Amino acid sequence: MPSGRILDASFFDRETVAVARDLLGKVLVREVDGRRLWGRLVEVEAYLGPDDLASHSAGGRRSPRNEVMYGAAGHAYVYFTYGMHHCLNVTAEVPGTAGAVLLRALEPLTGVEIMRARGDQGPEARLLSGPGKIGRAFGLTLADNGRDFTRGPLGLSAGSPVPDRKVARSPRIGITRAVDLPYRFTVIGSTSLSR
DNA sequence: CCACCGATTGCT
DNA sequence: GCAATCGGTGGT
Repeated sequence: MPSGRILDASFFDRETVAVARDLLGKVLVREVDGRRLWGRLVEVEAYLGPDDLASHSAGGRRSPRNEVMYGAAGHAYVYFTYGMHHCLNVTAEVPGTAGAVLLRALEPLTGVEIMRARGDQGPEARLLSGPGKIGRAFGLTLADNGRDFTRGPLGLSAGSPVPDRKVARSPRIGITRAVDLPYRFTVIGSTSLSR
């Protein structure tokens, strides 16, 4: 059983890349139908503001879809893509400054049967091995967009810290612009990484 | 209004 | 390698 209190706003109210690094090892908590879904973060990517051409807020773009990126830190930015996937981010930085961390992969901890009920019958370690798969297994929808991670049905708890020697930093994947920026963080050796 | 495309996934 | 599937985005 993972332990640790739910992280408070001060954890997220920092530079996005630092928040991304420190999110590794944290536990994503999801309450659905009164049941708990837990997963340990093993892969994340930072998406910054105007100068990050791969970000939804590149060039200072602002729209109903990405509005949450400009709001308070520690909130959910959920977007719908490829006509079928809901991807989950955690916002960072102070209000007015865009920044978000894409949650790309987790190791399932609790609620595996419920995750499987969404249709994926693959190996347990692969149930949350990609941003689209997290959305499906956790039942995320646009109704979750804007949710506060410090209270309510979505949260992040302390889990266990991941030492630097177990963290790899590399370019982000699945993007076509700014492909060289090293904003992807993974837990070395995890069998639940994406792709 | 229209056409193109994507922070993906799973199958050939 | 490529189809699935549809809202966002930018140009006409």
